[in-house]
Amino acid sequence: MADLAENSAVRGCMVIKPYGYAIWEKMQSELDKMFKATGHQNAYFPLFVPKSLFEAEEKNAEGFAKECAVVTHYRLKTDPNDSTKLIVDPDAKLEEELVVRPTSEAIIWNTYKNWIQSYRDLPILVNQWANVVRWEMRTRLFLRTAEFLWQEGHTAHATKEEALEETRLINGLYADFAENFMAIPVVQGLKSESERFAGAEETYCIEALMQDGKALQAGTSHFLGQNFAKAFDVKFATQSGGLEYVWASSWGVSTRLMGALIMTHSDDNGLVLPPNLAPIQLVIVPIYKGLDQLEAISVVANQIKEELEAVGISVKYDDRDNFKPGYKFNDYEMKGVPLRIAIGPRDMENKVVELARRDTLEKNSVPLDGLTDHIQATLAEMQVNLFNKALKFREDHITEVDDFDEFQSVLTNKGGFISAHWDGTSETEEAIKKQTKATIRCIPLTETPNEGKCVYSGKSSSQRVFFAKSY
RNA sequence: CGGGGUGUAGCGUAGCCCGGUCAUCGCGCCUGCUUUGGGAGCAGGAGGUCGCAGGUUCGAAUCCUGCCACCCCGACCA
Repeated sequence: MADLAENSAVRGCMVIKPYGYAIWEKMQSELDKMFKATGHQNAYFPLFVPKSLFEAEEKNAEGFAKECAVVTHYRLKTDPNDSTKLIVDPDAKLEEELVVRPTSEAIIWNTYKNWIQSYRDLPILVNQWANVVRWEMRTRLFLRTAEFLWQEGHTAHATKEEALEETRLINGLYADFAENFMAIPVVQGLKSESERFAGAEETYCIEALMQDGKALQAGTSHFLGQNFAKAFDVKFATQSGGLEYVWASSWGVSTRLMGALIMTHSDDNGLVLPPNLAPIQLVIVPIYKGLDQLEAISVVANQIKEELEAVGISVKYDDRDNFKPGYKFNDYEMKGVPLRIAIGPRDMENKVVELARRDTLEKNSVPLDGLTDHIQATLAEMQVNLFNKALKFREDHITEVDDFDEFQSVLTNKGGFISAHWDGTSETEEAIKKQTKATIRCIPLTETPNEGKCVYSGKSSSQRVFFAKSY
């Protein structure tokens, strides 16, 4: 973790270090590819949202009001009582306060109003990479910071069906990304009404399970209905000559995914990175006595490096003389580098290298001949292995429960997702939350309807939902 | 905003009750030599407004008052 980010001098905000940011960049670039492949484009909207615009969609405003940073002044001046200090100039008060975006629906829909007149202007499929600010009471690195980086997609459609389809498409895309790129298994589902995004008709989500048994919302995709179109008066002329409100979706994933990555794969030796996300996929550590030996090893090491880089593997050759091999081994393990090659005199003689895997911590002697193929195959295998390992943990931590005492005991003793019947009311949901701190993480899409009795109220229920304690 | 706690070198800390060669130790950093197959050893060295501001005292890291910051537990949340 210390290699990735640290708390900053600013309350609740974090500094993402170069090594951590390199991982974020990999995630960005892959997601960006996926968005573009599904017809989306990037754009950028302002950081500041005039308060009146922010107010326009009531539910959205209400939902975020408690955590908004607000700009009220636009100038500082020297303190007349202390020339070394600056004070906010009371004469520079803004006519209208500016809200630092906690999310951009308001400013974007205010803009879309001008972009949309006809059905021919639709759909609008726009994404932005940005920072947002949510002034949380308590923050935690990567999981809940006052400022965080994310992407937010905001789409406009002519029909409800199309907007819904978009919402589901993106949720599926997020699940695909989490599982196949980050090796994090996720449950796709729908949020209950109380957990739904403020201003949404329906919120789809992907929920991941961390190693401590707590759930983490890893991404959300919202069907916004016509709420924002009505709030910002965005209508379009239909093909048949009518005038209708636009249908909308919005969706996002954030640097919280970095938190998910860390808490899904890490072990006692530090980070474990899936090969797809590792800034360094393989490190080469020379083992030598004297600089002559180092030189001879370096020839081989650099040759290996070149060959691997030629097939797109990122390699670091660490020939620093001021650290011993043991130190380097541990250092790269903590950093989560997937593969490590050690080359010493013995290996040189036998034309082999020692190859160590971060996921299993296995070490093997591998011949130089055919090394590149072997490494490519190993990296691919590790990517799958990490996913399967996390999937097994997740599957082992989904417990079907039909009795509230058992519900409580599973929650305290085992953790994970509890699959239980729920009567569908927010009263029951709230009561369970109060007593157990567990919330409905989602109504899984995969769950087939089956009749049962609510684990809490005993009233009839048509399907199981997933409860868990969450971050 | 409620309840608890902590501020001493880049990081982690001892000292505080009981004021006076007390600014301690470890990691890290710098120099040199020896090392290098799992976090190196020895020798030398640099680095501190003891959170900030007052007060008590001959004398304050230590006692008193005020302030600030951070952490943990709650309420809130991607």
